[in-house]
Amino acid sequence: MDKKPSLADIAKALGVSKTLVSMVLNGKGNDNGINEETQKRVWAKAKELDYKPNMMARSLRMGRSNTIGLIVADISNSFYARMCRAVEDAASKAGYHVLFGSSDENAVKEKNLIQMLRDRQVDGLIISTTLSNNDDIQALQAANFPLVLIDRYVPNQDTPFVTSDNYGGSVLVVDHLVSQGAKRIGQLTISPSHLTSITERTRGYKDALAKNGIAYDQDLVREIPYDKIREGIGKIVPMLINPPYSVDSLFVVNNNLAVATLECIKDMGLSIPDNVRVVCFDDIDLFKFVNPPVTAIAQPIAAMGEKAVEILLHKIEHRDNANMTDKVFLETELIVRQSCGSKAVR
Amino acid sequence: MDKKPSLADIAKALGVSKTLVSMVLNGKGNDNGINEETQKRVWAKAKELDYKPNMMARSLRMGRSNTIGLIVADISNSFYARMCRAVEDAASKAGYHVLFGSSDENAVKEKNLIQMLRDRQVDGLIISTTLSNNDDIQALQAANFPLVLIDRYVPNQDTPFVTSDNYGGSVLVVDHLVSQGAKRIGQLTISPSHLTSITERTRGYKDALAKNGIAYDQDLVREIPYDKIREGIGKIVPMLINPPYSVDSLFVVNNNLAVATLECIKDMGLSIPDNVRVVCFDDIDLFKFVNPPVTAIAQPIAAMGEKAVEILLHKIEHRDNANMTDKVFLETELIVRQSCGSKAVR
DNA sequence: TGCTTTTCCTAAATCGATTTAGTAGACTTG
DNA sequence: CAAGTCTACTAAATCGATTTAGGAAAAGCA
Repeated sequence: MDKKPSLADIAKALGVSKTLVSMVLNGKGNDNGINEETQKRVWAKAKELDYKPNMMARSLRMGRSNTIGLIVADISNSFYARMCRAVEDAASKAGYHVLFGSSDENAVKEKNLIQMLRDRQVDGLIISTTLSNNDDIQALQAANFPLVLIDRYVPNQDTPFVTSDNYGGSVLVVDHLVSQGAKRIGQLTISPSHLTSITERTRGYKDALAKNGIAYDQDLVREIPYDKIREGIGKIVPMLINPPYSVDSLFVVNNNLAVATLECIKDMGLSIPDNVRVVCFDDIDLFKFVNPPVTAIAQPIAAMGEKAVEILLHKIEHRDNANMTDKVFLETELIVRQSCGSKAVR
Repeated sequence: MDKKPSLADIAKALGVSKTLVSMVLNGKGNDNGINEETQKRVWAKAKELDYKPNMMARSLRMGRSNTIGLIVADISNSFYARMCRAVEDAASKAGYHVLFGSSDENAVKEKNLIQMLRDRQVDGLIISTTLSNNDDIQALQAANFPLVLIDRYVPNQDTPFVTSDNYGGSVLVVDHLVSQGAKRIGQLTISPSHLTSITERTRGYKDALAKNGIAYDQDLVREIPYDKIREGIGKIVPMLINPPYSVDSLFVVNNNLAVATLECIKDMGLSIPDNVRVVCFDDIDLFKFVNPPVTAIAQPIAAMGEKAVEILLHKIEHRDNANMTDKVFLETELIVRQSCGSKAVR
């Protein structure tokens, strides 16, 4: 691979200084009173040599890389994939690129990713934190490193974040379930369960139950480990559906869990919603075609990504965010299909 | 944000040279006969100051960034999201990070992404090329820039690639359809249609038709534009299903198209497979739960990602790939469910 | 003519690492 | 004891840009 031309090459070829070339190519030619004629020669030579600035050098000198880091649990999960796309689009509109990593909800992996991305001089970080490593987040904050949490936040800590209104969405779910005749509503949550995206869904579920005059029963809420979804669901779902628990509805808190739940119910030879109602927090295109179509909460994923980038770039570029709302909850929407017995089709 | 400590800071604090510190921290202390005692002091001080090397500086000096670029059509598409994850895992195992971009099958965007990623000094590129910009690919090749194509390749050009056996998979599809009684098989393809991932599926379809003694009918093959899937499908599917075309089966070449097709058939009030059989090239988890479960070709996505990274890293690190197979076709698998009338359940 | 402005441009420092070439001093050795 | 050999280290160049501080020549002005 031939070496790429540098500023110095252009300068030498033209018999001028690197300074001049740099100024011209950065559009500061006029500000610095460089002769129009000379400017043209520089541009021409740059084109001729197909000059492309070395971003490493530029970043080193300028102390910024125009790159942001994005850490999510798993990029292959549709929810994060869509989020990723939204972040990419918003970032690229502003001239930023994105370096990403999947943490698998593993605190150690997340810690390493944060470290590696910082080492690579990303200008800021958007993290869907697994949060066991609270101190790392705090350290970033303390160092005044541009950071925005997405999907989940750290309670009682002043870190900017953008999430769905998980609480409100959950209330929507329970209200709907009750309106369809549900009496015993089980909830399938996921560990790590300390994530606010989960705790708020649990809290919403609990409050909405009370609001609807249904007693909260700890036994009907079960937590499935993130890395053992299939096994976990295979054990828990039959247990909840059969006596003595006999739930008539299942509020499933995320899409991975929902897929496994559908599978399990199918294996049990039961039918939805006759034997058990199902709602999923987070909507997926294909839910429309499942038998029966799955009622779900649609999250404003694109908006989340955009907003997170907006806040982050503001922090990066102004090094402060005094007059900016940086704790954002976005509304969700209940998409009623038929898995709760409704006649609505969508 | 406080400035991060540099090599020079450690050196100064210890009263030694930067050279020494650099050597020690890179594990070359013993090779260069640095006193054990001194080495310990360096490590201690590095830990004390929480020193992290500046990758920009290192990359600038070393001429490599330990970053690879990944360009796909759309990271939010499950197929690419899964591919992305595979690439990430394989890369990170080797100490590389991934910068990515979505091209939306748009040649100009792809061109820009290639440019930007190269500017950022990625060490190599994995591209799911849209290929209208053949010359850019060729330019990379000519410059001996480490490059591996994924999912699709450029025919008659010596660029390394890793793809599914699209031809073989398509034969599997048609054979299965015929075995289920299909007589008139339509194919829904997508533009840009010059992508080998598509042309080979078309070729496989055609050849398999001949093999099964069915006449090829140009009219039964329709191309839907990438950016107008819903509208395109909405028009084409009814047209193909109704007379005079009256297809009894639809071979849909990708997952986005399949989702739209399912929707359209549902809207028409028809049932699968009674009114029309459907097979999709590329399998998705949820196809299991669709009504009826969708028969599909499963692609070895993880293996594709891994293999592509393996070839790329070999090129990057050895600057040659003389004795390496760098044109790889990976086997696909037909997952028989019920959308073609089979009784098999999976 | 002599002094001030403009106009147009440059040398050198800098960012933070790696690497090449070399050196001071202690220790061997014939 | 002079020469060679180790041991343990360092100065300075380098990667490729940006930026600071400044300078020579031409033009303007009195």
